Amino acid sequence: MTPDGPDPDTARRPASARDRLIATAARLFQEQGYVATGLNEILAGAGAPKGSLYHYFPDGKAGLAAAAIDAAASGLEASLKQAHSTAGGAAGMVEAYGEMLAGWMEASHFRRGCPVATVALEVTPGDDAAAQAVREAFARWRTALSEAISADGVASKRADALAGFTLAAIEGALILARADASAEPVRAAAREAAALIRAAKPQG
Amino acid sequence: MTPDGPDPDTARRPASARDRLIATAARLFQEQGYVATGLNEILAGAGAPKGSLYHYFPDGKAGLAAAAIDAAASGLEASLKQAHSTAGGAAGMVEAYGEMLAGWMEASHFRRGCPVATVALEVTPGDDAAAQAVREAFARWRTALSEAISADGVASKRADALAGFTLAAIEGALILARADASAEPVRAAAREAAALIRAAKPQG
Amino acid sequence: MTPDGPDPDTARRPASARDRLIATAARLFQEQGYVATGLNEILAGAGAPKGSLYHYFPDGKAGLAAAAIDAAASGLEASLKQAHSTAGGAAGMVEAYGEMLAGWMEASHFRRGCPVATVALEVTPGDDAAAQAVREAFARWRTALSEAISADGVASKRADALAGFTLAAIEGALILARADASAEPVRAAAREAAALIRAAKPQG
Amino acid sequence: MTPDGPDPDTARRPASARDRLIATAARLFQEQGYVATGLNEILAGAGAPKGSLYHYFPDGKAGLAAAAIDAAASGLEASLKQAHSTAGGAAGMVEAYGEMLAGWMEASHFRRGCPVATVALEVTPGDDAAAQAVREAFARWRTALSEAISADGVASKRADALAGFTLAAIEGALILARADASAEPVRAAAREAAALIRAAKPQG
DNA sequence: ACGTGCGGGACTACCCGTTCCT
DNA sequence: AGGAACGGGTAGTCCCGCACGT
Repeated sequence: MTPDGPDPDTARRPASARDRLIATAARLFQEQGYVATGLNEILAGAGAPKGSLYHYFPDGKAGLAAAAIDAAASGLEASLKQAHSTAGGAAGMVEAYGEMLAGWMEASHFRRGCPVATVALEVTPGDDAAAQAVREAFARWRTALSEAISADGVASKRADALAGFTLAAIEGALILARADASAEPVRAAAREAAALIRAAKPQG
Repeated sequence: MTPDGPDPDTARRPASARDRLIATAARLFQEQGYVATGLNEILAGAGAPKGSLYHYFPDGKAGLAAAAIDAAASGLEASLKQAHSTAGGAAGMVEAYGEMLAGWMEASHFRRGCPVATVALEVTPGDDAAAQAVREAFARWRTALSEAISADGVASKRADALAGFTLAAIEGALILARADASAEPVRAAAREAAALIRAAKPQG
Repeated sequence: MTPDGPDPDTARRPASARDRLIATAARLFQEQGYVATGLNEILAGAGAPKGSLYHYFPDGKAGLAAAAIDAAASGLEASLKQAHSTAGGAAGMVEAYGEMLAGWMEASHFRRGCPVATVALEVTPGDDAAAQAVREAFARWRTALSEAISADGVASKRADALAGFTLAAIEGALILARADASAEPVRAAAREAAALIRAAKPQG
Repeated sequence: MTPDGPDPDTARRPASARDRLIATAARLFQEQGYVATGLNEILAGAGAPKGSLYHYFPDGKAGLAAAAIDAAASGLEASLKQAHSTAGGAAGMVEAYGEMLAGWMEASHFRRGCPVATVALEVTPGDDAAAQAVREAFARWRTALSEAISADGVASKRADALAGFTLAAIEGALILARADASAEPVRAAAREAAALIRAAKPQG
């Protein structure tokens, strides 16, 4: 939802051209959306020549977007799992995660939201690699959330419903946060979702 | 979130050129996003010449988008209030509303989401009329939800928090629904939010 | 070449809408050229409604340009004749005139050149009212110069040649002055032309 | 002032796309002016694809104009120097040059004037690459004229003044020639300027 | 006579994502 | 991997009617 990794503009050289392209694309998609981000802009930001793009991503912009989304999904999934082990439970994980996202939004002055949501809204569903990557990203997050909630003892069906709801609430909150230039919706959404998860946990 | 009104392509003539432009823009923004929707496409869909657009919307695309968002916000706000009076309570209202949105998504084969969310993600916050319209649309919906929940006897502070959370969950669910080509996330989000509202209502 | 009259922006109201349109058009043509000056810009500068333009100038932009050129030609011709009577001879007149033009260019920070020259270069010769007005403006100036030189006792054929040469030199100097942001070419051209006229005058 | 080279429409293929763009732009600027000449028109005239323009001239129209002006300035400077060596003196050079320009104007039916003068009048001084190219073109011509006059034995200060005056007279004459559809002003201006140069030459 | 709202397209400079050839 | 070339697209603005109220 708000992955960063090392800023590709500051620490540019170490990573490969391919990785720099992915990181730059993800960042620009967050800030401006998928369609509004030009290939030239990505190329310039990554310091890569034009031919490289079609060498690494023969499917062009959609292929690069798919890779960027995959990378973002992996990063966020890892953050989620780390938050789980740190917090020791699904509810705490969601709270920690919301706090992290809220901090990221504030750090970017509410310019960087979820790189997946933008692509999701700007691409006609089902048509290309990017749309598929969007589906997979959401599915991975939902699964990760669901497993964490299940691990708390919640029945798997209920856990999955709560996971979907939590994901929706956070994604929606990121949009509201961007529009209002305030991280409050994200923190509030995480808090409410966490409360719901706690309430679903079998007592004792 | 998913407003329709009469399809501007089938019943074109009755409405004024201005209204046709707004309706067509809202529809195309829902389907393709803000940036991906070209002015020429809107013009063609509305059957209007280019001169009309800049006559009615001197600020160009941003002005048209602001008007489209305002119209969508008004439409949805009205639907919300109607659902409130029909359902007789905030929780029922949210459920009815979610059902309505879910139906709209299915009817459009999951192509039309919320016209406000796309603009929200594709426009740099604060830069133009469209961004402001986005803020206002979200604020109006949140207020309408909040007032309905308050009317159920929930303390206004808690009602406002629930309104924001409900709004976030529904917006997020619309994104997931679009990505997965399934209305289930929308129905589930409305159900969960309604349950939360019911739980917040003072007993007796 | 660099006519002004009262600035149409400062003393706007007294003149009629027609006169304000002419004055504004002349000024903008000087600064930006004929094609680059939009009708809307002229209308806005003159504070006139759109319908007025086609009421007063049924031929549209070309008709307005013709009127603006006529007005400028008249103004400059009058300045020339006044300079003649003040200076008491053709050479002195040219010098005084050059000094006036140089002062105007400096006052406008070298943005306002000859409103006729721009139209002359931007309009296909012979096609419309504006082109004709350009011819007439140059003819009037040449005649005025020629008569003044004749009055000094120079044979009319030689006077006419000197008039044409003087006109060319001043018009060219205005272009160089604009390009170099310096009034020196205008002063130099007037000086050289005046010397030539003095040399042509029969001694005694 | 009236450069030609091979007509880009008749002998199109040999030159590179970049050169064809420059030649076509210069020709169209001469005929219609800078602003009135559209990029599409240049592209069509040069037989170049649209993308090429911004490939060769990243600064767009202004960059192309600057290149066209540079090329025209070089061509004219070369013509001037050739006329100098042929005529054997500055005065003869100016006469030969004027005759050449007059012939060019007649050949083009008085449609093609100086490509530099149009840009000079239509561009706000100092704002972009084109304005700078205009300044340089005038400076190069003035220098070439000045050096030729100096070579005749005229003191350098006087030579420079005469060069500027000659340049102004010829530029102005090209405007008058275009407006009146007559090459006479050009021939007359060259004759008068040449006479002035001869008179400045030290006797013996 | 004079002004206005509304429309009507063509055109502008500019930039896009992509592909071909080296 | 690289960079030149490609052509269709962008938002925006142009100058100009036509029909309607003064």
